[in-house]
Amino acid sequence: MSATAPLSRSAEDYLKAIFQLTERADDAGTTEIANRLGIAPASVTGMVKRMAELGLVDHEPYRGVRLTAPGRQAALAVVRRHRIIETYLITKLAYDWSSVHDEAERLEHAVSDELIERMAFALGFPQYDPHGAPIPTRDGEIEVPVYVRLADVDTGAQVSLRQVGDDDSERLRYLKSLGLVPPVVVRVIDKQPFGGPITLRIGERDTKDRVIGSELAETLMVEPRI
Amino acid sequence: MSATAPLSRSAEDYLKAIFQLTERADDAGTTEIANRLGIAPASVTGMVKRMAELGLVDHEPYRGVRLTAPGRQAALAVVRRHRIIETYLITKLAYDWSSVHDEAERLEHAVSDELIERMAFALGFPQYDPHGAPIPTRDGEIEVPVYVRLADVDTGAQVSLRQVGDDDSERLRYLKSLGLVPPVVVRVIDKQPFGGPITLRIGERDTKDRVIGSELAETLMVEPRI
DNA sequence: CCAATGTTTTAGTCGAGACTAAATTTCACT
DNA sequence: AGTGAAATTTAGTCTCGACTAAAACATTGG
Repeated sequence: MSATAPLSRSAEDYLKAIFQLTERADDAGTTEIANRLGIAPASVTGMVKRMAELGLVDHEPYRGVRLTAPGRQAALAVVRRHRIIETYLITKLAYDWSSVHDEAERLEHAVSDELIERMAFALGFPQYDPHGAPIPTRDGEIEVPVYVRLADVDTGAQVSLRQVGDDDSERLRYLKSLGLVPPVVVRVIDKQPFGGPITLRIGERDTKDRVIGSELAETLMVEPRI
Repeated sequence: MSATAPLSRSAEDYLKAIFQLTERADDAGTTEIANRLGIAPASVTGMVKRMAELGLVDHEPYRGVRLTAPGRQAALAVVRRHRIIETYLITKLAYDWSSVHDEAERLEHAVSDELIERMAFALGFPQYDPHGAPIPTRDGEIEVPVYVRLADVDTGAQVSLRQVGDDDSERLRYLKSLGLVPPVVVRVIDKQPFGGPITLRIGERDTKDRVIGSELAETLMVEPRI
């Protein structure tokens, strides 16, 4: 039942999107999925139906979509491929971390398991990709570390930047220009209330403190320094 | 006119097939193309029509198909991608030369030009892939060396093996087991007439001469030793 | 408890790219 | 020149995965 026909590229994209949407929420709405994939909501309903036939998702009409166990496994395989590829391109082929996403997005549907394992081997079986995202293991385990948003850290605290989103190359370029690359250690120097900007210091003798908006700070996941 | 929409995977496969079929013959028949791609001849007619619309091929109904200049350029780009990928997988990821073909076949449609150039750079811009096939340059030049078939070499001659087909992994495994890997130098010890077997000696003190069938010898391209 | 609003599904369509069966063209040979 | 075989094209169908427009459902406010 599980050694089944290979999934289409589209189905893999759906799986990944649903996986990511249900990481926080309970289930994913069709419109959410549609937005993430850049297609019309009505198209999602049709595909979700086919995928429910295949036992990859549970679909409660009008209520939401969630992954079944096999669906989750398949999704994790795609996520693994994506993150191994990103790591490989950055460390072995000198890609910039702001530009790998699109390349990985295409390659993740074309590579074999063998190639992924060879890349993983060449990298020493990394557990995190360069954006700090955890890489699922070959047999579908993923360890989700508990981080906090930089926006929620108290003034004065020292934290280590652990994870940033990989999908917005503009933002990644900006972060890099500020030196905000995992696992950099920063201290929160100042925090203005009501969604105001946050002032950061990298190291202790940072000549020019960094000021970032709270919207950005909500997407930066950090770990408190003991 | 030339900075056109990206081609579909299928169209790229057609281009490559037509390119390879017209390397020797003048034009390619629809049945030939169909056989190479594993599809029905009738399906080829339809696709060829669409590609003629796009200016990629010339199609003389009932007579044959050949590439236009833009079609040839696009085909060479696909061939370049394929051969760079094969070379990369073998030299950087320890793939066996008998098993890379399928992987490259899928990847060639998914990689960006940037990735190909990064791979080529990492490899030192190779001119030949590990099967001895010439790699087209970035701007679509391909240098086709003149080799002769091992089957056509006179008894006693010493030749260097230059190129073998990359698409039959069984045959590649067999060739490797015989030590027949480019650019190995062999001497033709004996040649039976009427398509009989050919006896080869590798080096001068080969303890056990190799005997191969003439069908295989027709696919091995060699260069006479001066 | 009902109306407004937003979300989701249904219904019908489309293009790409494959298929089969039948019709057409070419070619080689008598 | 005519005929038969092989190659090719036409005609019609299918599936996948998208689309739009319209109908159905869910939810929230009054």
